Amino acid sequence: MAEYGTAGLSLRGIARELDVTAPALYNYYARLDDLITALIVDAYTALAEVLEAADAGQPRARHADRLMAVLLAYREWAMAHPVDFSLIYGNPIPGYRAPAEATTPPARRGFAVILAILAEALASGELQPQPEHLHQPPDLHVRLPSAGETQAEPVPPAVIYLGVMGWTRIHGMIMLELFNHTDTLVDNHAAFYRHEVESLLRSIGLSITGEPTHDT
Amino acid sequence: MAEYGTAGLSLRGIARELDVTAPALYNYYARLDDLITALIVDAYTALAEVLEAADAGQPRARHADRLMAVLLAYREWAMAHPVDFSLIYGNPIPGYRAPAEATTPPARRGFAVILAILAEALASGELQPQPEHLHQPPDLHVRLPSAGETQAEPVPPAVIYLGVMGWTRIHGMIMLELFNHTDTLVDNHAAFYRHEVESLLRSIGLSITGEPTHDT
DNA sequence: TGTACATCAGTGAACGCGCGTTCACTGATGTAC
DNA sequence: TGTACATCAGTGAACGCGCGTTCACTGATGTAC
Repeated sequence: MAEYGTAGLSLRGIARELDVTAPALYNYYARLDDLITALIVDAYTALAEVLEAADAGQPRARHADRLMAVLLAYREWAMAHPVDFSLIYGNPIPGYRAPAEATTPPARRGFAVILAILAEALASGELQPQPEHLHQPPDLHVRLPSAGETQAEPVPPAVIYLGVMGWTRIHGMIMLELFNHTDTLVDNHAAFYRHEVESLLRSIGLSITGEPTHDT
Repeated sequence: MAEYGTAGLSLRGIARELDVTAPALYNYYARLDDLITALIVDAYTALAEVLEAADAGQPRARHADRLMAVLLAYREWAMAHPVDFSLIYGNPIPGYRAPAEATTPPARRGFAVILAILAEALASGELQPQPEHLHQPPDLHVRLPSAGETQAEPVPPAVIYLGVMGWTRIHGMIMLELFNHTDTLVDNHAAFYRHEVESLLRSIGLSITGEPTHDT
């Protein structure tokens, strides 16, 4: 259930990819919207699992290496699965409205990997954000919604802020690369991305110690 | 020729918005692709003009204020024209392939505004990038293509690198806000954006002196 | 001032296509006795 | 082991719809004499 055209997303197109006729899909999903929701949930989940695996591949105490591995895996997943990534983070689909109760948990799961590492790094004292990162302007209010789910211990505001900051930074590079807006400006996107992520980690007091694990 | 649905882009839909029948459009564009190209060129041009106007509204010598005004205008244009912004920077349109010779010049025009300010700031000595920004890794090769057009004086590599870096940073925030991925994480997107841009400018040695011009 | 004609933006009907969705059906598989 | 029946994933035909595109046409406007 992986490869179909581009964002030319259609029930019949998906059925074609599965070597099945279109009505057969109605045995599994009552409406097209349900199918799309399932694809979105699958994509979020696949991405989150890749991030968790990247994190798990690094020693627990090396917070910078863990973050580096996770952020590199994020980009690589996006480049390897452009359709799924577009489905999640690209244009909204014209007639479709995502049911928040279905898509929010798997979406949050990937972000939680980043937050967990930041929280551990902060607790260990390795993470040393600049003063400007710690006292946010009073009207900023970056926060996690009180979704009360498995939010065992509360996440410190500085961690949430740094998580959102880091996420927005890498997201811009990935979106521009994915949709070919920087290919006349940047020769080696992987190197540029790694350079920027290193700069990001350094700016919050973390420094890489491990070997590069990915480079293409 | 502004508002039509979302990305449900269609010749008939556009004709409907213009209060005209679909075949009438064929008096102006031979194919749907030509219409799309025209819309893309218009969008790039409108964005570039907004950026140029924002720049022109600040004193020439205040490079930080000029950059701030331009980057705020960038976000505001995106939020005010989500369809046009998606058309330019969102998912590629399924059957459509943009002719580079038509879309590249207006696309580059907006980016040139940022580059020009950075170049002047560097020449004046106000811009003081960190050492890490000046000597890029040898495999990075951020550069402008030798498009020989009106590229009067060559742009220093540090300026190009800082331009791409800044662009990717603001782009991530805008895309995530525009497609509603951060609205449970960030309360005041305008304030968050401004805060991040200030942080970006500060990190390259520029500091704002002017009054805030936009705040919503 | 008045008639004849060219220009041309826009209309309305029609086409073939792929779409989402329905419906009666087929045919393989599993269970009951 | 053998027959009868229920289950159910998948099929094929059909529908109504909006799409891009074509084509002959209308009708207002402008120019020539």
